[in-house]
Amino acid sequence: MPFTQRSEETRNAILAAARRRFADDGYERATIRAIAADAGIDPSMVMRYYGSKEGLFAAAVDVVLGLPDLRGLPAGRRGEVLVRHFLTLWEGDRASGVLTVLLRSAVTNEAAAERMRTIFATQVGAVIGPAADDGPTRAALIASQLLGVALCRYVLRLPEIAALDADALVASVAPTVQHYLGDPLDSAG
Amino acid sequence: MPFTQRSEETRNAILAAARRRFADDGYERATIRAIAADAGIDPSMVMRYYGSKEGLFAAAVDVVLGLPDLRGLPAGRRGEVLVRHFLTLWEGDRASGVLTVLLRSAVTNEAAAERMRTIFATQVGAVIGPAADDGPTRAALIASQLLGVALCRYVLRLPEIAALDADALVASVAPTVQHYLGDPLDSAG
DNA sequence: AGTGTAGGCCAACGGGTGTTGGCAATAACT
DNA sequence: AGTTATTGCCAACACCCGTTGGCCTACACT
Repeated sequence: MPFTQRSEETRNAILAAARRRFADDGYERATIRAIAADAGIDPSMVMRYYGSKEGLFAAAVDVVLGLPDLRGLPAGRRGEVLVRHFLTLWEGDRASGVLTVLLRSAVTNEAAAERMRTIFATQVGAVIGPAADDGPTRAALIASQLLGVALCRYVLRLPEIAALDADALVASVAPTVQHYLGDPLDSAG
Repeated sequence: MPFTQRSEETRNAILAAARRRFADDGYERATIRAIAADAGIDPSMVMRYYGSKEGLFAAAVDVVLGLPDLRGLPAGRRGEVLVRHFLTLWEGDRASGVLTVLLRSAVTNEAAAERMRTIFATQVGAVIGPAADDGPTRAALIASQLLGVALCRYVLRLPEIAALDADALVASVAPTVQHYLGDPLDSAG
């Protein structure tokens, strides 16, 4: 029952194929049969190692964002650092596809949505700073802008957003995040 | 073949049920059988009136945003007006569900994504103003923020965003849109 | 070298899907 | 009133899904 090292290669192949399929097709259209075919093994192997399609999904999106600690930075540059880190994360995600999996699936699958909520509640909320009582609201506003960028750039592929190079996108979006980080929330920034 | 008024009630019931199902479950999990059951008719009627599941979907999301003309407004208030209109649109959408349908499906369905792209290219792009050559980029940045809000508030239901009342949300997001509308794109607004 | 256990495949089950053709009833038109 | 065409339902087709159990194979351990 506790799987040995002998099958590790197979299990990793399943995970990699699952991430690609989930990312490309979303939870519902990604089939275990197709994932197994990509991994070059039998569909029943997926069941043996991950129990069910949901179990496979949970294993495929087991991830941490690894957000930077903003407290050491000059206040004026935190927005830029946060946006750049977020974009770098997504650019690097093209190989594994974990983040795309999460966002795509969270839209149709309630379990994935719950996972995304807790990720942002814990990780983003913690980085923003536990100080002010409107911290959670600020974190959520930042999430709305960053997720909106990810949605338009990596999922919907809106040409104008997808075509921008990372530097220009950081320069455009950083002031917004900077505003959500510190300015009074109803000011005309 | 050209359907008469006699079946109009049925066709409308199908459309209403389809919008709810597509909005709640997304394109893939929404089944014609369930939609037909909600509408109180036989699944084959859906095929007769809309040809296929894709045809039904196309009919269900046939919509225009009806965005306001910003040119007559004082420059400083355009962001607020745009955000408020967008939010009002989504709040009113709870009944029909067209916008939720579109966003939810665009994430997993390529045809829906294309439809969303053209909607924003034509309608939002036109409102922003055909003047500057970076107009499309500005429109796309606005789309990223507004779609991000819709995603977090109406689809993912991030508590901090979903709990805000409309006025507070407008006050928080309007400066961002205002910035994308007019300020130099790399300024720390 | 013999034995147990994990790896892997095959075949199948039960259920749900979009879609189709035919048949009864009912409304509309001449 | 008689004919026609539209409405609606029923039953079925063909396909694909997630999942299961049984059967060889080959490694690992004593």
